[in-house]
Amino acid sequence: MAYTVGEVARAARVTVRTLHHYDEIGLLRPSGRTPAGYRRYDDADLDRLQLIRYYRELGFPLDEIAEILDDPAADPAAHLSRQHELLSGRIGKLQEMVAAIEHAMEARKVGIRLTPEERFEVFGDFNPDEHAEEVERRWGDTEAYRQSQERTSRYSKEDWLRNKEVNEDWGRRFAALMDSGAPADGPEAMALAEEHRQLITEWWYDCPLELHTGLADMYVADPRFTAYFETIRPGMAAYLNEAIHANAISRA
Amino acid sequence: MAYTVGEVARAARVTVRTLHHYDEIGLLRPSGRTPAGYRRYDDADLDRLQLIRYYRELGFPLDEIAEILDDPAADPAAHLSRQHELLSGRIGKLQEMVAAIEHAMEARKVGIRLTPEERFEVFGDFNPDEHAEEVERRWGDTEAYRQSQERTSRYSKEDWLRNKEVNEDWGRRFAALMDSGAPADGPEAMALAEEHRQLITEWWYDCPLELHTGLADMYVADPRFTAYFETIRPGMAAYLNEAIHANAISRA
DNA sequence: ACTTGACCCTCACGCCGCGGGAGGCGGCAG
DNA sequence: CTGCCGCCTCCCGCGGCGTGAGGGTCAAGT
Repeated sequence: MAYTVGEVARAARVTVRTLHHYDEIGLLRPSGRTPAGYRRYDDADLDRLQLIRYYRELGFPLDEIAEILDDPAADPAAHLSRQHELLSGRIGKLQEMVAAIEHAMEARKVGIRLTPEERFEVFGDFNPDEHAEEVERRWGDTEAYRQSQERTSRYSKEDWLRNKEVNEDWGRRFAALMDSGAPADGPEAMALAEEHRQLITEWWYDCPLELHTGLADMYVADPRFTAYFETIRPGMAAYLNEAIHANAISRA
Repeated sequence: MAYTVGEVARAARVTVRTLHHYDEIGLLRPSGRTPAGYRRYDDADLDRLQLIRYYRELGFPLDEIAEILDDPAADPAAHLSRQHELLSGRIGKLQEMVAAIEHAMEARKVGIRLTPEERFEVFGDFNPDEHAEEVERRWGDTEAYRQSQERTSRYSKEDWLRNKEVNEDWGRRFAALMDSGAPADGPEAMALAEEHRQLITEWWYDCPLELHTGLADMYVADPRFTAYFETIRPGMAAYLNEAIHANAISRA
């Protein structure tokens, strides 16, 4: 039996355009043409189309479908499990987005407008949920981490807001210093570096000079920290790194 | 403070091309240009960019972001909840795909190759999970539905395979009849229509003539049923409908 | 003053999976 | 012979950029 595009399209619940497309890319060529150039599909074509639609339902891209169907060495099981992972990953990302939206809606209800920093920290490369595991891997067995966990767990919403505010204030003054052209190892820069150390000690954990220089190195070594400071002011990560080192040397 | 594209790109962790794109579509125009034509971004531009990236993380398309940011009457809360629904819908679809993949992998393990019919019924418009609710809404309080439920619940895998086989056999003979050019109200068509009714009675539920004609009408009225028959043979739904009616009249 | 190399600019095509339309021919019924 | 439907082949459009090509600009080093 031979069928026209329209018949095939109705049967498989796809559009004629889709069949044209499959023909164009060589995924499903009709087995023949009439003298007038009309596409003629036979039963084998229909079978193949059904397989194609099946894999499409499973989310496979067309080129992979072609591979699965045409390459006798291709292992459908391997493709399936790869596709399974891929889809699971997509679901995970979407679920994070949904969680973030819920967070944003919740914040609006409570009446807090998210500050730029918060938006960045929550949804940017500083996503705390995603970050938390790694922080624990890297710092979980340190005293600083323990202290930080203990103190911050008792912080109220007001505490967090004050924290944010003093941080932003420091950030603004640091940025202004950079704009002024002052050297990173000058006295004003060192003073702000020292203030940064005190802020950490006050809000998070005891931060002696050597821990502070360790942090400073991480600010330039870890792109996620770098990016955080770069959004405050381009070049800030390197500038702050130098200021912290200068401050530590002068106080040693 | 003024920044170049490159600086802004590094700070916001996007590519220069992305900023060019935002400029092109008017989503984020730099506040100025140098005499040489270089883009110059200021702090307000950075703030806007951060908002843009924030909404992008939440999955908003660029034109909607523009709307949210530029239209003072736009309600971010409404956008958020709409977006929430949209993402939830996408998650649902992906989860269906994942379930289908798992089904397919399971079937491969057990060693059953899915037949075309099964692929179609499971993942096409005849998706049983999706379909089951509607079937129950429409037919749940009928005797036929009760019988069907009771009988099929006791079917073994072998029963199902035999069922599939006799159905396919009937389908092949019916398709061959159509190919032969026999009229839909001729004796052979009526005989196969009657056989169809007997098959239903044998495998599913008692199917008297009036119920059979009701089914026949549904085959042409409900596109999902129509599609099922159309994949066996284009035009089959209408042909079968006529044959069933002819058979019912002759036996009344 | 010149060169180098990093940066910037503007096109402009490519991706994926089709949707949709223009402009024109083929086939079949009345 | 006239409709009308269905078929054909282009070809643009979508979203959000990636990735060049082919060239100007800027600051630093020689």
